[in-house]
Amino acid sequence: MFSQAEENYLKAIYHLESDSKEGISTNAIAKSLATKASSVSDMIKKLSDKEVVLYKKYKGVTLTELGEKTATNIVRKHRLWEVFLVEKLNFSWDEVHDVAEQLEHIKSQKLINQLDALLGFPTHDPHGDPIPDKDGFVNAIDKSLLSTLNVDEAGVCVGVNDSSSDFLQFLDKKGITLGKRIKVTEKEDFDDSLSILIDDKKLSISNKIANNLYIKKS
Amino acid sequence: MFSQAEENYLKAIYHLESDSKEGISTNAIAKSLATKASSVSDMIKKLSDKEVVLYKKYKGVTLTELGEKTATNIVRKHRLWEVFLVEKLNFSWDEVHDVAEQLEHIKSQKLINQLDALLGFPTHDPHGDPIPDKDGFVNAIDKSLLSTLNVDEAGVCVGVNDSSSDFLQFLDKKGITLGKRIKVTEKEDFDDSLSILIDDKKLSISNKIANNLYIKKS
DNA sequence: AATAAATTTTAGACTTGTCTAAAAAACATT
DNA sequence: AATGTTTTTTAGACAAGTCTAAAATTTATT
Repeated sequence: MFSQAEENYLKAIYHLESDSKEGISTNAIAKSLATKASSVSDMIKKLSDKEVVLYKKYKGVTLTELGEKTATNIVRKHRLWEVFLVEKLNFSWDEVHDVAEQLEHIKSQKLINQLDALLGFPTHDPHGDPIPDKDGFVNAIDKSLLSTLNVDEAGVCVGVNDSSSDFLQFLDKKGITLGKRIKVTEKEDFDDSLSILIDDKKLSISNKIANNLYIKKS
Repeated sequence: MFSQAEENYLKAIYHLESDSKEGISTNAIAKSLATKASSVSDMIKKLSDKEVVLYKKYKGVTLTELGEKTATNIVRKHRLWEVFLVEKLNFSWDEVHDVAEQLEHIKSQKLINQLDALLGFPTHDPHGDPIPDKDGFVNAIDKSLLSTLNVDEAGVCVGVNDSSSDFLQFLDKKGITLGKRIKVTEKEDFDDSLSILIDDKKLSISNKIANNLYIKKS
């Protein structure tokens, strides 16, 4: 059994691994958990003793199979709870993260299986992120950052790279939601901003936005 | 904001107060939380500093208005979650306690209000205990322990005094559920056991059972 | 009222998880 | 290869919450 702190470390390492595929540095974990490198060093030793991470001093850390299974299970719980909050409790997609962050630590296998069923076995959370199945299998869809599309390419908005409520509220304000079709009409070289077509309306999108919006090309 | 440990103490004191109406002793709290009296002493000092309990050394403890409001809110959350588990996730009434014990500490006012709405603003949890409203008001119904009924008196089963899964499973096995009509047909003097009529079937009920089953007389 | 018994509090220690400051190792640069 | 910079680890401290053992207080009993 893992404490909430341990679970948060495992989840952080899991997310960092999916970006980098290298050993994860102490500093990277510290930054992602808003804590200090010294705290991370301490915790990593404990996780290593519990055989959920592989660790050589100064050499970074990787999840073991057990660690990855544990981490995907936490991610599964987080994302199922997010779906629950949006679908059943009328939360908006920018309100769910902090509550799901708490709910993901509730320990009950039956609870999560029944919740899954209640929600109709969803495959993606409200931000478009895939929900791992019971065995930890993640069905990743083929998606590209909006910033990688060329002029005249188009696709459907399928996810976000930044789940902060600021970003999500910004998207709401612009009328950008998952499922919407987006076409790139112009690209500015000097600031990498885009002109896009959405709902037959023309929008100007900064590079920062385009770097945080996932599109399934069509 | 209160820690989980603090919340558990407040809840324990709240439940003990509803039984005794006297200042609650350190020992009683320790017993109900399965901890040691010395730990209780320490925690009570902290709760007293936070002005949720009144405390004079060696004189026991009582909740302040703020303390009681905080405690009823935790009880409200606990009982709403129990209803959710039974009504939406197909838990049985003997499975909900431990999970609700975790869920009651989730911090989100919106979550609990929306959950209340999803469940149709229930007034009682699966064990027949009343659910405090948003303002902490508890609508207690008029109920009596089965053991206090006289021969030929009857009523409807409306609650249990013991929510342990052992007891609840025993009731299931005997076909005793909330809403069932029970009539006392005999009382044995030497062991205080009862003969009752339920679903037109005759059952023998020990005093221990009769002391943990609430009836609304009719 | 004095003594015994039970309860409650204090003192000191331990665990978990965090921090700061300093030391050690790795990396980068000339 | 030597030096400086960054990263990582260690050492020591702290807060929350718990424990055991001992001291203080209250309650019960003679």
